[in-house]
Amino acid sequence: MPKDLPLLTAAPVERRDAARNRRALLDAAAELMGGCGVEALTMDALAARAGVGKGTVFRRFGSREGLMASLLDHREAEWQAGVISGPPPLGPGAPALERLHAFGASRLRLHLDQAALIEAAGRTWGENHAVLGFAELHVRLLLGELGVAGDVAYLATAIIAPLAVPVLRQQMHAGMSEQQILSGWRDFVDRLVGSE
Amino acid sequence: MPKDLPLLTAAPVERRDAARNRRALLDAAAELMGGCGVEALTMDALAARAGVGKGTVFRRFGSREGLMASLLDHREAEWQAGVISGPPPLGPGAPALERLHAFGASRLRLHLDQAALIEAAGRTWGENHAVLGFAELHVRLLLGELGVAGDVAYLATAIIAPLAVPVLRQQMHAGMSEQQILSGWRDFVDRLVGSE
DNA sequence: GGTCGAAACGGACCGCGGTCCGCTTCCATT
DNA sequence: AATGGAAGCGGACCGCGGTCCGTTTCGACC
Repeated sequence: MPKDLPLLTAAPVERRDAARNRRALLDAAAELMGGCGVEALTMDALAARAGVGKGTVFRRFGSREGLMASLLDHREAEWQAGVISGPPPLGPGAPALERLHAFGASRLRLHLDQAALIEAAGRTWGENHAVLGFAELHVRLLLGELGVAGDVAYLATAIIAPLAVPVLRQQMHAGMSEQQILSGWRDFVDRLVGSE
Repeated sequence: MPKDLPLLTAAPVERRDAARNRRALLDAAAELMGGCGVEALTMDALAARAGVGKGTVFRRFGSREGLMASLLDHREAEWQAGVISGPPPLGPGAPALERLHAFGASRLRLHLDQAALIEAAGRTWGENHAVLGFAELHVRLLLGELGVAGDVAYLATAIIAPLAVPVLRQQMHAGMSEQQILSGWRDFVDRLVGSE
């Protein structure tokens, strides 16, 4: 009998060399990005730095955008964990409106921090249901707790939309500070949920 | 004395061959795009089709994204004309709230029609102050007419944000129809301005 | 019409993202 | 330990966006 019953949920096991190369690639990516911006992260350079062939890089990540998405996944997972089980007010335990405010603040911060990476990831990032979908679901639930009536799904989308990177870049370009953006967003949300 | 006094507002005059090539390039672009999608619009193919060199294309438009932006400019100008001096309810003459609704409907339609082009234009499109800036200003003025208090500039941005192409694509992907999106947006806006 | 400077042209050239396919490495089984 | 086959690997190759610079064309002025 086999040692490991192949569970239905088990991901297809990764071969040793594959795992090693994955590690090497992510490390090399971090190094290259640390030196300069995302521009420095060339697929050829990455392959060379990690000591693997170019084909391996594309086998792993599918595309440059996919690689960027992988780099973003770590932070995103941390953030989601913070929402699900972290300390309030972002995590559970605070009143819904406070949690909503904390959501906006942390999401804004995340997007500003990772702006370059997010743009480099392009549609690979946003189209991942696990990303935008999670945030939208969270906001929907909070709106429900707040007793908001109407098309809650659309409202959730509309609440998240102005936190998108292109919008933020435009606002920063127009001279707004992170504080101004955040307070604008908070007023906007309050106005939306406060009209009961 | 010169026939044409060079007015201060006059753009630096375009040479004959330059104008001819510009025409040829825009026509060729339309032809190539008509056949297939935006993907078919290769800079090499465009140059060949228009019977000019590749360098000429880049001299004109700066980049592929710039070319896309140029293609969008025509429609955008028409739309802006419709807002400034077209028939109500989009143009002047209708109550502010109706104009706002009409704004959303026509803008939604425009974005859906031109989605592929807009995405291909990338940041060249959004960063043009004449585009997003105009729409935002318009919404700001309408909000002012409606007597909305608070950070009107931010609210204008937030009202426009969910009409961005990536958001729309996500919604269409989730099975929403144009009608559903529009009515969701209208409720959202009503809730925002109706809480006086 | 002739002349001259500037603007426009064109296509060879480069770097990068992405593909392809023959070769190597791993690991389950005997 | 031997072995079979599949998963993984690597780097030559391609197409496209973008640049560069010697050459051509325009048109203003004499």
